[in-house]
Amino acid sequence: MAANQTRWGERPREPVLADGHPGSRGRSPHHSEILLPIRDYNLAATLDSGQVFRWQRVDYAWQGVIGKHLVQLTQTDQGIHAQTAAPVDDWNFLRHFLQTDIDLAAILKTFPDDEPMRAAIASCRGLRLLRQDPWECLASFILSSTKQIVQIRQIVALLCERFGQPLTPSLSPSDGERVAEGRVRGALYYSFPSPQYLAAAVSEAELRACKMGFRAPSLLHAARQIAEGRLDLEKICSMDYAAARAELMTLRGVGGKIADCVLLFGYGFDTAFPVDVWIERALQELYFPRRRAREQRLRRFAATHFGPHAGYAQQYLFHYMRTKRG
DNA sequence: GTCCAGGACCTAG
DNA sequence: CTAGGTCATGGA
Repeated sequence: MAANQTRWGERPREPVLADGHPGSRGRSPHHSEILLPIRDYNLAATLDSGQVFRWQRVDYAWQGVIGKHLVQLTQTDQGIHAQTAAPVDDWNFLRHFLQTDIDLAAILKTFPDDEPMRAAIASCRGLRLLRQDPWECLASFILSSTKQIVQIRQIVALLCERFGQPLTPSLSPSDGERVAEGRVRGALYYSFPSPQYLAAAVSEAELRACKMGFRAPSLLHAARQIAEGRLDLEKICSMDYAAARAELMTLRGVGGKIADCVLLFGYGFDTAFPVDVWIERALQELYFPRRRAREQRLRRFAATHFGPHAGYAQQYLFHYMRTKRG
């Protein structure tokens, strides 16, 4: 029956664990799963919208790492189905990451009722903002400057592969074989390396070998500032937006745009409005089509026009610009 | 080969 | 304040 089609156009399917065995055959008793019954959530667009850089689509599912958890997510018409390779007794880490408790409809109502926003919303219904680990978010976006998203993924994958902790002990035996065969690629099976480890055990040359170029010293500097306690990422959440932004911008290689990404994706400062080349182009083309607007003009317009959840609106504009016309 | 990428930073005007 | 150059690297 036609009920087999989800509203996002993905075929519902028996979730498959990372070892590739469908159903219960070979399923370890250590595996855990849960169904989050949420409807207006576009999982594919959300995981592929340039917020996070190491989630991979595997058939109709998405595999990624949240902290130490290796997670597989599948969207069905029932909601989001999650499976982990290791036992889980508290799923709040997942609800927190996916932000399943926020009221998306209420946020959309605060967006300006103009033609560009209507088009952006229509182009990606159910797009969400995730809530990432602040350090992973900060490090990832330090590596993001003047890089295409596909390349950011490559760099982050190399970083995790070489300096993260392998999560394979919690996987089934067949995954060990896949690792040995080199079929498991990317950072999928590694934790994100901590600032303490990077500061203590990794050189700038080793980071440059991850193809991050001139961003290497910035990443190392950030790791050291945090490891030495000169910058406290946990203190950021108790600061107001301006202070938090200024604090992050004390780091080398972290300007307004990257700071806003971290505040928005890692802390939930919804007024943060990252302006990259895509957003600058969007504002210019959609809101100032005739005359050329200066950077400062665009920034002030954005700060007043998009409301209390401007960062959320920004993500819709970003995804809209990136996906329209090829 | 050329242009550009979820930029930041420095210098000149 | 704005404009331009520089920093690596690789996709399109």
